[in-house]
Amino acid sequence: MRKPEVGSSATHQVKKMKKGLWSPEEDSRLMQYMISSGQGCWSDVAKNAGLQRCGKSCRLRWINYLRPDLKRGAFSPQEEELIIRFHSILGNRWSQIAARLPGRTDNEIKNFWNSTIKKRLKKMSDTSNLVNNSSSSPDTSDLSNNTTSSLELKDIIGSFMSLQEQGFINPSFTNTPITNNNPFPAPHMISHPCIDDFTPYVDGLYGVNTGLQGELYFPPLECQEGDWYKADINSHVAEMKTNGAGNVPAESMRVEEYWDLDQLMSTEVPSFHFNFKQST
DNA sequence: AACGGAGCCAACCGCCACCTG
DNA sequence: TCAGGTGGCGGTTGGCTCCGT
Repeated sequence: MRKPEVGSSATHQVKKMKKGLWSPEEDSRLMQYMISSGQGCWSDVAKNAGLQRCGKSCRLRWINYLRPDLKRGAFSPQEEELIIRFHSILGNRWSQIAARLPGRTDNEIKNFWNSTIKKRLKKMSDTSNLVNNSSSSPDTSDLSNNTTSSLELKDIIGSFMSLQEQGFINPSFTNTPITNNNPFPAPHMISHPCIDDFTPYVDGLYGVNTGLQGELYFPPLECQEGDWYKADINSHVAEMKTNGAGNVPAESMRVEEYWDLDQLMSTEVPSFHFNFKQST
């Protein structure tokens, strides 16, 4: 525990910390301090740089805005595709996604996802509703800017509904139950509490295996980048069925087959080409 | 020109894990 | 062992900007 500062008191601690947007002067102070002194305890950084900010605020400002290695500007199509792929595997683990996108921050990626990509997924959902109301093929041209022609919505819908029937979709991930009128959660929303262990379907396609047959899994988070991973779904699914989804710790996984995350990410797959297996 | 809605994004909030005295 | 400080993270919010009417 850090010792309380000499002369500190309740009244001192209540001393008003500034909130809100950072002024150019504050940025300059923080930047200069970080360059000259480097990162230490953030509350000390705030104090020593003469900022009326809490340490947390300084840390956030530095990480998200002032850091010299930050990449500015819009996301490239390549970055965009990577984000989508990583998110399908990692879910909302923004910091882990950011760690794989040099120069990008978790906040940036989170904002990008919540504004741009979520909007697309909603469009996809709307499109799928159209599919259910007519037999004509949907226009999926907006799903991705390069490869979207092979989306098989009916298969996806069927698979999602099948998943739901089996209890493998956590209602907390979908605002409403999956029905013919609302059949289409985003792929990552299938992520019931076992999302860590669900993996994209990588043998040339991209999606989620809803057959739950045991061959597909995502490596545990504690694995290091470049490691080989392995896991087996069978025992896990059996446990899920016994205990109910949500009660199975990830540690219950049995290891059987390895995946390489980097290889997985670099796999040449057509974006948004889903090929779901039907449950048996 | 004024207004309102939508979208974007910087920053805050609350929680949690870890550390240290 | 415990209490309190700190850092890290994901979710959320509020304000600014843009755009259509």
